[in-house]
Amino acid sequence: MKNYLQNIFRNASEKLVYLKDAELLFDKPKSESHGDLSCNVAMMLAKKLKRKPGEIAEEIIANLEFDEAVINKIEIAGPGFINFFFTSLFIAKVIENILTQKEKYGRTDKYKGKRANVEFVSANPTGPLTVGHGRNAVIGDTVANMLESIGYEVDREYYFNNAGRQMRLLGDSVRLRYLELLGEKIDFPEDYYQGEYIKEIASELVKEFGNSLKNEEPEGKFKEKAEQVIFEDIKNSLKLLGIEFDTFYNENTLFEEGKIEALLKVFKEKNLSYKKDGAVWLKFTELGGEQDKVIVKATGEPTYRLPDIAYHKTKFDRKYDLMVDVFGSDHAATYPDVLAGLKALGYDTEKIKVLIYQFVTILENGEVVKMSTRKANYVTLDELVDEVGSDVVRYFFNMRNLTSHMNFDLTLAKKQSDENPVFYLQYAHARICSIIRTVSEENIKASTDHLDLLVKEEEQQLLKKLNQYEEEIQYAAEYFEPHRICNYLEELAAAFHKFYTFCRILGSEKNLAEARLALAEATKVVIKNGLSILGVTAPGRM
RNA sequence: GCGCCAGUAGCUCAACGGGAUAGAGCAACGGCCUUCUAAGCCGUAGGUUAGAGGUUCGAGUCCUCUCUGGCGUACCA
Repeated sequence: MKNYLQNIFRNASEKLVYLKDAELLFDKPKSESHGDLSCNVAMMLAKKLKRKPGEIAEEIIANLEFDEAVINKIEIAGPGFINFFFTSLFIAKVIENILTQKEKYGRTDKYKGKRANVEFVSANPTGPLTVGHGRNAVIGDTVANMLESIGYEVDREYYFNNAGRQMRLLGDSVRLRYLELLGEKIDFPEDYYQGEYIKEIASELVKEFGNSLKNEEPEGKFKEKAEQVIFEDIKNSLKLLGIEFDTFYNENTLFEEGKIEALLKVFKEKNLSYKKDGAVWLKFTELGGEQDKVIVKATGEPTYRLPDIAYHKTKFDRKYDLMVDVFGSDHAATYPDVLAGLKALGYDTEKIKVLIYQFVTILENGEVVKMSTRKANYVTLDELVDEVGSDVVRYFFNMRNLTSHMNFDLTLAKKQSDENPVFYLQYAHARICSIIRTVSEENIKASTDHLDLLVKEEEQQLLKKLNQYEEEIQYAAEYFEPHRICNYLEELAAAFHKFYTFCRILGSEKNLAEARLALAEATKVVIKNGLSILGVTAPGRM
């Protein structure tokens, strides 16, 4: 519909010069009585042209050449809106398109040939994934799906660090539990990893090595085993949500391949770093930052900034056109430094899109659960998926704007999972499948020969929703907003349920029944396509 | 103190680079199954969009200030 209007406006701009560089926006009005699409260009131009909006609108309409089989009516309303009403047949034609393209419907090749890297989860292997990581995982994977649907070739990447203080603590935590299992008296420090899984790892080591590790270093077998077991566990948790990564990037390779050293050298050559108090500082003040910051500590160890910059540099070197980072709001303060560093190296940081999502507040029995991996104070992602299933988890984390601080009431989620809107969508899909099964026995086949019969209110409402799908998907993908897909699908399902209630197939005249069945099948395709981007299944029965 | 994100119906949240009468779901109340799945549909009720100013034809949306909450503000990641 929008494309059609774009075209006729373009033709009109041959005669009306002021339309040439005017911004053309077609909005779907909230109220039905304002038409299918509405344009505010006359009001936008009023000031510039020093004329009344109504007058301009009239002139525009007079110069629009349109097909009466497509547009029913054009009118001026309110302060100067131009409202367009489309014919019911034109609106119904979308069915042909959907049924021809099937699972490809809604996908575009707009970004064909472009490569994207989506980095997400990136939790260090110090413990199981928690519900908090769930939001990150689901957002990242869904964004990746969305980008694929608009033509990107996407790599899903997990960045991790198996060195550093936290991992040392982890190794030593396992060591102490190991000694404990061998009957030694130990003093287990408060700031060590308290989780039960530490004991399990220790007990596996006892089984495997007996007491031969008594004098082993914390960072030897203990850390190694812990990392291996925990990573297994993390990958498994992600798999339960249908998430698989193409690449696990170990921070350590940056050191092994000399990328850290090389980067330090470049900063020095560019005179962007200096030594002070035994540490190396980067001149962030010269790069638009608030203050200079340490990139190598006096101990010789780099701070996270240096490897982060080096890591993102590899993404540029790996020739990605788009790099997406999914971070929780606790990391919000770090990425400007990374971007500034990259910019100083001459990279186009516009290609990096950092998605910051706000924290999930977990409530259990009405109380806030504070998550800490170290203190073993958490609800694991596995437990959650076990309780409510992958579909609910994925839908729940997708359904809200990234910027919203979500509340997740576990008690409610477990108890009232039936009331999750995901079931509303899945139910619509299952219903359609059921119709198709039943109706095929009556020898009714979907046909697009008489789409002109689909003129009832509920049919038209549903058709209009279907017409919006392509645009919604593209918009959601380009603006990295998964929740828009949820909103759209809920509206679509609502339109379908109404159609279902008021427009029967069985018992209708043959041509009408066939057209309605085609509409139902088209709806099924779109619901399924939408859910598949969200990573949610579309069951045939419920 | 400073920075980022937020504050919308009893609860959880929408509202597309400012648009017409701020919408859903849940919860509450009242209806609808002898025909394709009642995990559904129809109806009622629920609001000074935290508050105060400002910008303009027009503000939940943009600007300023205040209040409340989350997250930061490291030679931790």
